[in-house]
Amino acid sequence: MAAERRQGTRERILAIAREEFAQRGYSGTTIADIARRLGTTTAALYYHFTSKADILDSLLAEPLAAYGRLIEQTAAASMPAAALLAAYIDFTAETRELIPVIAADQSAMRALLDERLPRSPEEMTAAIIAALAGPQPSRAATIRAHAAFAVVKEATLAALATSDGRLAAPDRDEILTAALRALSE
Amino acid sequence: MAAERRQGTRERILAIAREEFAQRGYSGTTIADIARRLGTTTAALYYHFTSKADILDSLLAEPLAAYGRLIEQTAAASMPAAALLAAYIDFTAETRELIPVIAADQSAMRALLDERLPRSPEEMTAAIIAALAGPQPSRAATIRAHAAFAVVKEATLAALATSDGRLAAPDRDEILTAALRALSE
DNA sequence: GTCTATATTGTGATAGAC
DNA sequence: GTCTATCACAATATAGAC
Repeated sequence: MAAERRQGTRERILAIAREEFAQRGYSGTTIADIARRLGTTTAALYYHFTSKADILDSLLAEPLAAYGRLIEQTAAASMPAAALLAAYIDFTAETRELIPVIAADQSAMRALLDERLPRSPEEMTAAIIAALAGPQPSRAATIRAHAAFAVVKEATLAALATSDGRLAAPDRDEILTAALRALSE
Repeated sequence: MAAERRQGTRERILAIAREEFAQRGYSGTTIADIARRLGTTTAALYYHFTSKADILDSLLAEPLAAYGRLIEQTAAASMPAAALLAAYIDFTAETRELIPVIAADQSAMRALLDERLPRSPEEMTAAIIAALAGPQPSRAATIRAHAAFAVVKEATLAALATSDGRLAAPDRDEILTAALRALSE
């Protein structure tokens, strides 16, 4: 509480917004909700941010750019599947607090994703699947690629939900092993 | 088009709403959007449904009840993991058109889920994980259970996205095999 | 069953004082 | 930096004619 008050107001707004957006969704959260938890009025928010969308953008711009870089890197170098999956586990763990913001209100994110990602979310997922499935993949290999990607995304979040916020090394190994098993023929 | 016009107006509204909700999210879709695609006015919709929430409820009530029954069944009988995972693949395939409605605007679904599910979504997921992880599961076994569940959810949707709408038997086998591999020690 | 017109409310955003 | 006051608009919903 004391620590929270020592932060700049801007940072406190972002922290509150992150929690509210994750719980109620971006559309379901009002500026008034954030202002009330901050202990001020809606007008005060507009001194720190130009709009509600600006708050969302401030939260997600950097992580989305990082996600974009990760994809470019994946597409360029031909990474082994294990390295690629490990990279996604680590990325998910690092951005764990922001993933629920996107998941809670996917459709409201559309505009932001179009602006902040180098390619459409669908194309980016397709790039990952292609990298995991290998050249000239069979239909079965493509399905296994989807399976492995699903594992790194969801099992990582599940492991983090019952931990102190850091991903323990044994958990990371277990997730990676499970993903590689799902990918194997 | 001719076939669409032969349906009752109520059914046409539901079909349009399903598409719009899946694309723009429940919050992001207005009654006016639906009315425009229907070729009428918003007032006309209120002859067929009592509210916007009533449209959502009419779409999802039955599938959510079915999901609830599936969980009860899972918790009661001690199903083998393979049977349980297969049941979830089939359930996902059967309700494929409605899953995007929920996914697009998760937080807006909260009220409906509370009303239409026997337990909270979190508890229901926990029941599935418990059934997959077995009695007195290690942390690793719990992670593998999450991994297997992620596979049946996401790989099934991925397979359906590139098919005629039905889940082909070889695809179903491939998904089940990948899930069981992710679950295996 | 569908229309026009309108009531009502919620919410993002701004003006201007302090 | 924050306040009071208020605007503008969009969206759900209703009344009553046809």
